[in-house]
Amino acid sequence: MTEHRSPLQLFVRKLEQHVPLEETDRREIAKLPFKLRTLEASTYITREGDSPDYCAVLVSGFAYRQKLTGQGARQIVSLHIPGDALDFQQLFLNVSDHNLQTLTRAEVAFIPRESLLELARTNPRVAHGILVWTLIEASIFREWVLNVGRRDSRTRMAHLLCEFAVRLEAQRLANEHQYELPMTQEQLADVLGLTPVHVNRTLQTLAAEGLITRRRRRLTIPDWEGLREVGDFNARYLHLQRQDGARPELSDDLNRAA
Amino acid sequence: MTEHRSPLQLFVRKLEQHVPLEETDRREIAKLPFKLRTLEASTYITREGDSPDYCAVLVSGFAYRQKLTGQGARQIVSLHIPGDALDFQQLFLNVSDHNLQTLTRAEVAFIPRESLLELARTNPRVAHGILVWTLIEASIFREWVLNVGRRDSRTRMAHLLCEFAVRLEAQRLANEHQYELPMTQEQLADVLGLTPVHVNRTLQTLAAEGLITRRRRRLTIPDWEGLREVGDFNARYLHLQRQDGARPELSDDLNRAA
DNA sequence: CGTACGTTTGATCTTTCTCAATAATGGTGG
DNA sequence: CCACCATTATTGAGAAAGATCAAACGTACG
Repeated sequence: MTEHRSPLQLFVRKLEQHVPLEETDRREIAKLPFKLRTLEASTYITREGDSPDYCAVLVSGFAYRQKLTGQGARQIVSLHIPGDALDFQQLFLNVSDHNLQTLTRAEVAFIPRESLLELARTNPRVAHGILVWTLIEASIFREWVLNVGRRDSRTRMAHLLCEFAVRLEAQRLANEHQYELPMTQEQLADVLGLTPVHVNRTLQTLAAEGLITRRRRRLTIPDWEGLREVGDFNARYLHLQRQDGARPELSDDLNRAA
Repeated sequence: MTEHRSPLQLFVRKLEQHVPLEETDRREIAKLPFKLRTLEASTYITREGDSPDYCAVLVSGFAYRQKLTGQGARQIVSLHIPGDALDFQQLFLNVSDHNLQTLTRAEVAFIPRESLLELARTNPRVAHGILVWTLIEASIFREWVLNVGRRDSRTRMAHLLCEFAVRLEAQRLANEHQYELPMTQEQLADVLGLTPVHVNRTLQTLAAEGLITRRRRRLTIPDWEGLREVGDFNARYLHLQRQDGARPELSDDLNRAA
């Protein structure tokens, strides 16, 4: 069980959640060279315009991707939890189109670009995993466009809190709908396209409605069904069921129900 | 030059814009079986929850992806022009997370899922092309999150008009910053997360500033530089330069400048 | 030539932003 | 352990962007 102590363990687990891997695949991934670094909160990992030569995998802590408008407004376009690959993008595109930054102090495994590319070239299941992962990320972006474009602040916030809970729980990093929200209200505002002031008021509203409880950054969701409803949240877009090579044509209605 | 008459010609051209293909690749793609259908405007190609067995490629006309909130508000999450593959998503994910709909009357080539999967399995350059395509789409989604989350209506609209112009011109479907905008103001509103009324007023503002000219749906951009500026538009996120296997380390600054 | 759909306009309302001040909180050096 | 500082959270009041509602106007098309 050596690889269970590997910093890439969570990464493998997440990959496996999406596509079936074999023991040899796990071993090959575990054998990838990498450098483990501990980064302080708010450290840039990649900047827009960079062409880094590594693929970063988040081992512990949190990170986000962020873009700035010409006027300096910031939008956080994705949030990342331990086990997430942060840089598949840079494996195949020449120039980064966004900034990648740690949210909290974080451990990041930097895998040399060429090593991972080589593995993807020789191991079709790993390549498949990367593609599926990318497709799921794209699906999350679509939901965020919807969230920011068409939901009011209360719904938008509730939706985000639900998404974060489900993603953490899928990675077994939280349970009982309770977790540490690793960001300031200003960062929350940049995720949701709101102002910090309004985020504060929106959180108070949700708390007053009994949908969430806050103590410092600790968030509890005493009424999951209620928050889910208010947040118009349906986890389908997270594609949490494993994407097997052969799709379960026979259980289509099962999928539909989920 | 038989394949130049193939309905998939634009598709191949776009794929080639992103990754290098060889003559054999082009031939293999041209040999893919498909059914060509002409669909009326507003026809659903795929619905959320579906698991279709084909991959749709847009041959002519326009299409979009759309999601609905529980309250019935609609958000268009992407726009598609001739040559775009609409369904790489469904090749690898079990269940669709959004609706795919024609915008105008359109010709769509339906390629059987298994045929394309098989080609991707046996031809690494095609597989690579699919991955790069998916990554670029993800980049566009990120820009849309920024656009909807952090730009005001005027900027947002100008940005969209610029993006559409550049994408059409990259596919040689328009030039001289002039094109037919294939959608109603209500649909534009659903793209931008605004109301139709406000879209109308925003278009009038841009026209009054001399940044665009409208005659019916025909859009002309007499002051490209001005519109680009107002729209805070930088085409980097479209990743239009070809993504060659080996990245041009030596011309990094060229890329930076672009 | 009438009907349906899309566009335009005006008036009013609401959500969210802005600005500004105050209050917690956490970390740091003494 | 305490005082101080920087950051973050909270509150209030007023402003603004964009939404809503409702009507009128165009245009295409059968």
